[in-house]
Amino acid sequence: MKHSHEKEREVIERLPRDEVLAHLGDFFSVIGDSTRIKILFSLSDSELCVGAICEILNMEQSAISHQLKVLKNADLIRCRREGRTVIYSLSDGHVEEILRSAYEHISEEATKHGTR
Amino acid sequence: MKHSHEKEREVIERLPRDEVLAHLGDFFSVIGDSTRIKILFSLSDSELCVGAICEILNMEQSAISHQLKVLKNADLIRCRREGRTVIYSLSDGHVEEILRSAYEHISEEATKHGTR
DNA sequence: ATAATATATGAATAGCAATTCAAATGAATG
DNA sequence: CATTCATTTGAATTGCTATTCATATATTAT
Repeated sequence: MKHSHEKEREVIERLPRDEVLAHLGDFFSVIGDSTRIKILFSLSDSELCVGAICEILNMEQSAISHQLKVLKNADLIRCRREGRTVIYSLSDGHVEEILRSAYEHISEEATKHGTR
Repeated sequence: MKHSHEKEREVIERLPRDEVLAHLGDFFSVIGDSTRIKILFSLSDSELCVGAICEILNMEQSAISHQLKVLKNADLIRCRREGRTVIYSLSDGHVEEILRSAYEHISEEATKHGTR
């Protein structure tokens, strides 16, 4: 008798709106890149200018600049100009919180599987 | 006088190990896809067989199966076979927690920017 | 105004990843 | 055991995205 589709309909109804899910996907894909993750962790330590970030990540300035733009468009970081340098910082504590939360998740997984 | 590189060195030292950062990036990129997000949210409601997920997302079975594999490889979901159907469920509460946390983040951003 | 420093931008390339298509596997059923 | 149902798999395709290269903009100093 195949199945009733009732359960499916209920699940669909409880699902967040497509727009929200898309936003969520965007958000995670922005932080789902090792370069950007490094930038975020670096900034969680202290605000930094572009040049400093390049040194820390050991990457070309252009690449960093492009990724900073992605992070900025996602409102995860902000910047202010100071003379000819531009200083970036995290835009709020929420991002850090999510990073830490996932960081713990990863660590737990690691210890569980002995991947240490 | 350029700058001292001291700050940079300190930041580098405090950074989690590359391996951990890579793991984190992987983790977020896995959930940084709207299809997989939908699957995860659906499963947070109740365990589901593949066919049901296809109906809920209105996508081809093969595509779903491929994505389920990705989620499984990342240990975000697990499955058990029951007759000829395979039933998927979230592997632990941690994932849900991170999803909810980000969900709130997104919601706050939305209200802040009036994007509602 | 010119040069030097710091950052941003646009176009091109190259690598990856999501979906589709076709076929394979696994389990139940006549 | 042949058939049907549920799911998986591999290969091909197509679209996306990170990085590079070259160039542009902005700020300060000479």
